[in-house]
Amino acid sequence: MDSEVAKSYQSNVARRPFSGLGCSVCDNGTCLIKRNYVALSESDLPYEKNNIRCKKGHQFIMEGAPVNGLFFVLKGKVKVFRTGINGREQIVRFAKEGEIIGHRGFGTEEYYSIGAIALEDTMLCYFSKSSLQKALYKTPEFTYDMMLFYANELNRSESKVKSLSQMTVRERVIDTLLYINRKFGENKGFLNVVLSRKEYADYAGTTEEQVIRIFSILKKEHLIIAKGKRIGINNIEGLKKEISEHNYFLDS
Amino acid sequence: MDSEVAKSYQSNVARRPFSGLGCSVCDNGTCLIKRNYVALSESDLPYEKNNIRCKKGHQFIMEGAPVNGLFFVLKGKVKVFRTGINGREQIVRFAKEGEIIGHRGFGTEEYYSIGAIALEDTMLCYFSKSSLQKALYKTPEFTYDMMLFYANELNRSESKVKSLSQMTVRERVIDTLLYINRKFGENKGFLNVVLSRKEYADYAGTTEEQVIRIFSILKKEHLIIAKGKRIGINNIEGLKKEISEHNYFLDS
DNA sequence: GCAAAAAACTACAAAAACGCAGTTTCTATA
DNA sequence: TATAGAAACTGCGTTTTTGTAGTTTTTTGC
Repeated sequence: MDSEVAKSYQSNVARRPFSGLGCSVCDNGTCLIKRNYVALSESDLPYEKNNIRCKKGHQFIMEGAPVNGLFFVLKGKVKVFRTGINGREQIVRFAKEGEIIGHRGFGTEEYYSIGAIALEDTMLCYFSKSSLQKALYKTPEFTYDMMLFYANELNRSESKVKSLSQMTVRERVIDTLLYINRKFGENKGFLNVVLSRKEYADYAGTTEEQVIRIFSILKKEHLIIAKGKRIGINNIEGLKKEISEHNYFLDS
Repeated sequence: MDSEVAKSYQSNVARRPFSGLGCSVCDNGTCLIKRNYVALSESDLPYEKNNIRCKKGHQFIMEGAPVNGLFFVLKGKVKVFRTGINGREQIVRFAKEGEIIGHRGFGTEEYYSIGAIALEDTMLCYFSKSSLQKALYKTPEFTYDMMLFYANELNRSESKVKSLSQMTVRERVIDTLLYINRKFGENKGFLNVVLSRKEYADYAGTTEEQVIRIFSILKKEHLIIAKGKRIGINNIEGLKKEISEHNYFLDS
């Protein structure tokens, strides 16, 4: 790197308070990678990209498949999971538009350690590993942002380790409801995503019956409401209060 | 970056099968950061470094303290933890010589989310955040390695999420024993580190009594031996077999 | 709007994990 | 090596979590 570039890089890095990594849809329908909500120019990022349409319920990343790239979510919602014993799913995270999927396979892993399924009709943008790597060495700031992004994901994940091992099932279910609320927001009093009780359980690390039981109790306590699969949060402060001592898992 | 450098960077990145990040002690007693077990030259890494001696039991990173750098372990053993409700500790990982500590605070976090305590007399090398950042923009390959390092840590952590939510306590204790064995190795039939039952519990996400009970059972089953605080693994295949279905948490 | 399928729910029994309190063993240090 | 303090251990009752099996409600596709 010549000193000119180095200097501008240095000042950029020093100034930057937050590493937003995301994407959005261009006018022409293709994907634009953004750092800190500022798009990388095409010349900075000579990527070969590929838009992919996914029907609800379609699994577009298989656990154990060779890693050959990563995805940005242009539109829709996705769950990311690992399969454990007896085929039991552990949902690692949910993703919505603007977010990255498959970066877990972008380290030294040769095979995806996670699977990903579309929760509704979803539009993805796919980047091959090689084109991403080109972008990374062409734009060191991008590598730096990726590094920070991973660092934050690591913090998130380790918070979750603590939650799982120290919270009761009721607290984990509440934690999950608040996470879903932060992630997907509300619409007319209901969470902006429809999940099965089993999916709540798979994220909270418990069983479907347990989630059903706890939802029943939370309904009686007027903390939430439920109309079939649609869940609404009635008293968010009440929920937050219960897990405040755990300085709970923050991820939006 | 000029094209000369870009080219060499590209080929380096493409060739590299594994991103080893670590350190070792120089002849003059100072620390040398290594990527892939090859030392970065002093000119690549104009760091201001500081060797620190830590007595057994001393906490050298406090949760909530402002992040101003990171540590490499030159000699000794360390536990990294988060404190939860009622002061209950969750041990996030253990570290031995050559490993990084405090990188969790190197993302966008302003304050350490973890604490670190020396398990025995330990020698650390401290790098200020600013000197590390200089190295990062001076050597993009170093940033890339840091990125890969974080990516692998993330995989590790998410494996642990699955383990905690799907394994029984007995399986988690066995998993912990195998992890300690991989991490610190054996000496004359005993694990090469002395941990209290509570520390095993804090890593496994359970209680001290539970670890004691399970150790007792494992002793009766001749899977382990225990002489006071020193634990030896008697039948590693037997232990591995029990958790093989979980494709357990790998980290050495 | 109807019927079949899927998901949600409930009660009860069983299993797993936990916490307490008292005892024994080990370890560090004078 | 004697001794005080810490850690390890044990048994037992309690709580939490899970699993089963049958019922009701909701969703989905025609």
